[in-house]
Amino acid sequence: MRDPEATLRQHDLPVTAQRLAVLRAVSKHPHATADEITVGARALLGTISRQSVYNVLNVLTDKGIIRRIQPADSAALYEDRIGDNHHHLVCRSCGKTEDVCCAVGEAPCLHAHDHHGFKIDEAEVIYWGTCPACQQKPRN
Amino acid sequence: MRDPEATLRQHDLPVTAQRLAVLRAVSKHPHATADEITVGARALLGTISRQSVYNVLNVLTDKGIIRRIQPADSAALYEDRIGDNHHHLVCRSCGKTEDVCCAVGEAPCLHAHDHHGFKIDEAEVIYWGTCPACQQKPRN
DNA sequence: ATCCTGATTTTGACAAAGTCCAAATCTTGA
DNA sequence: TCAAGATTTGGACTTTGTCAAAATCAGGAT
Repeated sequence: MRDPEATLRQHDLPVTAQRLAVLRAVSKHPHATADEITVGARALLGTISRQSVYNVLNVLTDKGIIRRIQPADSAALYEDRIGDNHHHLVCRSCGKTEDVCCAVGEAPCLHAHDHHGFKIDEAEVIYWGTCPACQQKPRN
Repeated sequence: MRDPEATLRQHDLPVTAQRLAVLRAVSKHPHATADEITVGARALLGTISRQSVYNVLNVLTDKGIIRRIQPADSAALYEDRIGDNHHHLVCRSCGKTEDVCCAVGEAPCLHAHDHHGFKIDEAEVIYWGTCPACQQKPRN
């Protein structure tokens, strides 16, 4: 994120210390949970309430400034990187999450036909698998 | 589901009234939450504990008899229809969920390259949008 | 048909993630 | 600098799901 303060102003959001801290924490820790972001924001700000972190994350997500992804069996994760149509690779065993570029550029399967009368605005793809570290661990 | 009892036996699972009821409830209500399935199972069985519904859903999911999908902002949904590589279309506004066949048959983007050393076993696609009914409602 | 053993079910407590609400505080524009 | 409206805070609460121990049941052996 280039300039968090400018970003907030561009979206008509009052600039507060809490918003700046959360925004910087998200930038710094991609794929972090709300709890992890709280820790990151406190490191920058000293103190911030749990509720404020949620408030800010919700506002930023609504405005499209950050993106929320929500893999099964995990709390929501937030990331900075938006608008480039990338997807995610999640380890079933430990939850480790990586970015993946869409395998086929324009991504034909991401433009679903207008099924069932829905107006589609996004296609979310999650690849499930096992990360290198977990492949070596004994199976439970 | 053709024959719930046979299905259980095929997977070496003891046949219990609870399992049959949950399996039938899932069949009858595609994309239902655990709570909705509990209601459905009770309609068939009279009484079943909340925990048993979770136990059964977990066992059936582990065995691959049913599939769990977990859209953001919603409890997990369960469905009967497996093994045909279909995906889901979810309304952001009301949560209504529909099946969609994969837009491009073999689905090139579903076979991600072996990124980051992960061993990929499934690609999950969720199309987000607005359902016909919600398109007509006034925006909040 | 009955019994034994291990699996399943039940109950109730508990945990994680997030929301709701009202009071206090802060930002912004005038 | 001030007022008005937005944001932040703290605490209670909700939802979704898991854990653990005791009670019960299913299925194979007798």
